[in-house]
Amino acid sequence: MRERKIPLNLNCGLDLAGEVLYGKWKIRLLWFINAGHKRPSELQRKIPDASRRVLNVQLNELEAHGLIKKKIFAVVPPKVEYSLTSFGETIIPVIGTLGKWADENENRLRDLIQNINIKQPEEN
Amino acid sequence: MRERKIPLNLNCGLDLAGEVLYGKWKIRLLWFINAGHKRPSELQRKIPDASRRVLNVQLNELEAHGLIKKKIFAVVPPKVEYSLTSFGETIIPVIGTLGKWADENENRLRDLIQNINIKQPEEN
DNA sequence: TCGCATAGGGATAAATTTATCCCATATTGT
DNA sequence: ACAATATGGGATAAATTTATCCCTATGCGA
Repeated sequence: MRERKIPLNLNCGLDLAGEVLYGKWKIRLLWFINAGHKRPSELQRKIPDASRRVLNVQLNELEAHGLIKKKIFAVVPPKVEYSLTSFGETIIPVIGTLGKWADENENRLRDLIQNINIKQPEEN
Repeated sequence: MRERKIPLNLNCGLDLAGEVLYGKWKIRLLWFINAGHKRPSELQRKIPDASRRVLNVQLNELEAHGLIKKKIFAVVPPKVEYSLTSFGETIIPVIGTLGKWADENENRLRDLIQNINIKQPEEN
């Protein structure tokens, strides 16, 4: 990884959580791996908006952070399977909670995000 | 806000959640506001690693996304108080879950993050 | 023999996010 | 007079993250 010019802030727990979960696709990757989509090509199909490259990068980071592990099969064409480590499994309920919140508020969120700069939301 | 060149991905709930929660300090801001630290200067003292500027920017975004509201008192020196909207309150348990996870795994996380590129963690 | 599937990663450009610096307001205390 | 307090935001630089492009490898099927 690149030499970091600005040191990470790792003061409180939330900093640490941020460090392993930030990344445009990481949460989704964990979620899908947990749901049984183990191969890179499957994940790519599940997340078509991400390029192959970024998924690799983020999978590598998740692996380096000990949330997922990688099994390489010595076959051709190549076959790789990711799975959660036992540590990685502990984060799944957290993601579940977040997803549940997002789903329950999907319409509202979509509205707020889309209408920024068009109108101020009523306070409440 | 700046014109965005690459459109946001807002397919699933998690994308939406990401859109309002991403930002280096947003989660902490929500947490502290909920804990009763309402004034910008208080928040700044609570999060000394962030510059005043960024906190303002992120507070503005949280407000635009309808998670917090701002009350300005017409006094000098200026006084401002933020508080959660009722919608903002609904995200607090989610942050709580994340924080709890992070605290429970603090040592492990700290270890993993610090030792990247020094050794590969044992699988498990 | 070409094309496809599968996986991985270097190099570099572009986009986005953060950081830094600076200025403004108006009152109270030194 | 001058510093400090409190809040806010413009302008611009720097850092970081994503996106793009391209190249590698090896069998299988058309």
